[in-house]
Amino acid sequence: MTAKDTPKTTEENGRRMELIRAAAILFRDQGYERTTVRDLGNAVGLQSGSLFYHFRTKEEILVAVMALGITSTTEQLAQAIAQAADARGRLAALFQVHLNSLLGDNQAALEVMLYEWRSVSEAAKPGLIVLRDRYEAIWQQVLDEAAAAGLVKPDTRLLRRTLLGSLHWSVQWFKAEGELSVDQLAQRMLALVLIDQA
Amino acid sequence: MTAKDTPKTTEENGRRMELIRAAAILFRDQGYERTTVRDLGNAVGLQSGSLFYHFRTKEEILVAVMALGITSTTEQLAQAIAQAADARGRLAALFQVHLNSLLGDNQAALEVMLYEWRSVSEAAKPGLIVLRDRYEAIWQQVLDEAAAAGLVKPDTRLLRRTLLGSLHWSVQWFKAEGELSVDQLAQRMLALVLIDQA
DNA sequence: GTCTATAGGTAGATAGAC
DNA sequence: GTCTATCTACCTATAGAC
Repeated sequence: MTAKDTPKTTEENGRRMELIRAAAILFRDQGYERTTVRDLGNAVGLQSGSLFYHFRTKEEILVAVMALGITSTTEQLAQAIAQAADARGRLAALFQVHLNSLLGDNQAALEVMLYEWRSVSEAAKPGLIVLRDRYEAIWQQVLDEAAAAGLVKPDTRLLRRTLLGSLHWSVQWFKAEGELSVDQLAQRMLALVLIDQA
Repeated sequence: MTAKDTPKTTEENGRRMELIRAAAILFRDQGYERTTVRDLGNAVGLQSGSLFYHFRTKEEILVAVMALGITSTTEQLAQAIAQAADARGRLAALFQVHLNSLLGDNQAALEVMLYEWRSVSEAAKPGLIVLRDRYEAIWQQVLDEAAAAGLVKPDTRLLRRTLLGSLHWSVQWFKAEGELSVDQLAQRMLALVLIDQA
């Protein structure tokens, strides 16, 4: 047991966080099942056996990656929304934050959350679902407000689902070297969903 | 070697096709890596060793599943489009066919194509990409026509990508037992993308 | 905390009988 | 075509030294 008992997603344990970040990249690139504990050890300069001092199982690493991905995105979104001036600005923040989290240089973790769900044991799912629901609740709130302001169509529950699908899928085709920046992509995706004003 | 040399996606080899269909369901439910050749054998009443009479490797089965998913969806789409009366009808067919293929009782194969891409070897990817591009080319054509008719916004390349993402994501939340049928969902998704006529 | 060594299990694929 | 038997390889996780 180290200094503290609460292994939050924050700093405190540098080694642990280093491992989570390395795992995020490996899981995204190779998939969870194809990534061995030896791969994970190599990535941080440890022998495979040493990993099990920090995590009880390989799956615990996966869950930690996912939790990091969704919570850090949620935090960024909450912050961006708090700073936005109006409904339109809050709507734009949905796209801007989500895409930067997904496509930016910081996060492979969110992508793992999207594509490795099947590898999560039933026991670990509820905890992650709570985090995901919290994130989607923010989306719902902002979309409802935008619909009330006449910015988007009123079918906001389906809208939320289709938009999240659109954004998630962007990892499959977006190229960082392409002509479009992440922020530009966010703007154009926003434009597609806005109701044209007469 | 059996009767014919051309192992097309069509009938001809009943056993082979039976295996592909069973594999599609297992790969979708458990993931490709977690599905063992013993699982596959069980599903069709064969010992694991016997599979390798029909397929050289496990990956060959994965590729066959994906090829079936995308080609059969493409065929259905082409047919629906040929029968549609106008641009609006062809636009509706995109949603209707894709969702039925993805969520209907016939196909787990298309879902495997979407979620197991990382497990495909580099050698096998080009052949599948050709099939995927053929499908997306039809989409592009129909969307361009719809944009010209003023039905949807003119940013059709991005529109194609966002719509496909929206549709793909539906497998994550759509429940067959829910209040919404697949065809109703297709209609409401179409409504979200249509430009409101004054 | 990290190492070495390895237990214990299962994976994909092959060989040869039938 | 399918079976049985099995090879070889590699996996996650543990034990005990340092």
